[in-house]
Amino acid sequence: MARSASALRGQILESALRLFAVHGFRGTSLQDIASDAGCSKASLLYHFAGKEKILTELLTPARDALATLLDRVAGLAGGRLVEEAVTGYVDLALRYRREIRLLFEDIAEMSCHQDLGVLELADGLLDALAGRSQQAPARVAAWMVLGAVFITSATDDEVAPDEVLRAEMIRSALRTLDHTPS
Amino acid sequence: MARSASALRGQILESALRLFAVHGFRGTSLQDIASDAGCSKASLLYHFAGKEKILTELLTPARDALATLLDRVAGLAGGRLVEEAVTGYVDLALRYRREIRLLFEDIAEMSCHQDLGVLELADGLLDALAGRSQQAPARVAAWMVLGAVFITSATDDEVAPDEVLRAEMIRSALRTLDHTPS
DNA sequence: ACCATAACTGTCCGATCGGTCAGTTCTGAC
DNA sequence: GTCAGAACTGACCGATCGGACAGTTATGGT
Repeated sequence: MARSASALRGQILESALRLFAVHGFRGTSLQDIASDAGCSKASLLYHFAGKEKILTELLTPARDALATLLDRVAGLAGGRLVEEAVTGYVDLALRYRREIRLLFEDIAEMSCHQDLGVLELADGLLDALAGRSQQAPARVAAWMVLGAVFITSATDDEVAPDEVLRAEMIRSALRTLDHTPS
Repeated sequence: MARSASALRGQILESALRLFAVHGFRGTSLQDIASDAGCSKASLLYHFAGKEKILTELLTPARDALATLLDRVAGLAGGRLVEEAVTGYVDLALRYRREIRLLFEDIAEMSCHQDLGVLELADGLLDALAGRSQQAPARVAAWMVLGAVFITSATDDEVAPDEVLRAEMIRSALRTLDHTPS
């Protein structure tokens, strides 16, 4: 049944990306990918030296795109630097959305499989951060604050002392939400 | 050696939280926790119905704190709502830093174990977003943009059409960075 | 037609892990 | 001291998973 090499390889990568994005990397077995791609598990390991290599190949384009972006802004400074970095990063993140999603699915599955709905709570927080607005700009900004605080909190403490970190996070978040102090 | 029930239970939770935060939930086995807590794996499962239950118990305080926060801001509106939601969320995130970190460690380990250094690239992006500044406010804001775009990109597409999402993400990010258009 | 090689597969293996269970040790009430 | 029950443990089990390997099938060049 031997298809041309590139065909099955591509199919495997496609299946892997989709399954990883749904069940996470650890939540997807080689057999899952093989079944989805319509080949045997052994065939997977003929094309890829191991499960990790599949992930590597999947993430490499995004990695390279990021490297390219950094090269492009290397010579810039000031306002231009920030603008280019931001737009470049946003475009890159949207382009490689599925790749990013696969990185998160593991933790999403973990948070949700809990007995207690964290999802509704997150929705509630989102509503509050958006000031109960249903408009897209407010919703997007609320999502961004949600993620920003979440990730920044997970950061190593070396970025700033706790008190500074707290104050700056609040100020940054309020700016993100376009909030004018009352 | 039977210590009092609460003592070992607490020790187990403490060990689990620390190990989860370092190696992730899936990256930590019951035996790892048991060894760290100084008891047998069977003893773990005497105190907790399963591995998931340990995680649940670890995350429950943070979940409850979030629920309390949402209750507190339920009656608010406008500027007060946003301010209270933001400060409350930031305080909560910092208080439960280790719990948040454990959710991330799985993906951190996944991204870094790659053959190719994503870490240096992230550092480079961070520098660019901070406008090459080493000041704490700029660094914190850069971290927040990094996380904000990352998470928002992983969001379901239902929040906004792609073009709107892109435009709002860029505008929000620039606000976060306190960037005045040139 | 032939054959070297790439493509592919069924089967087996070792390791790991979460969880069970029967049995042992400790503790506190009487 | 005794005894009931909580606390704890060693040994074992079934399932899963990533990977190895020998063998089979398809392909393309001559």
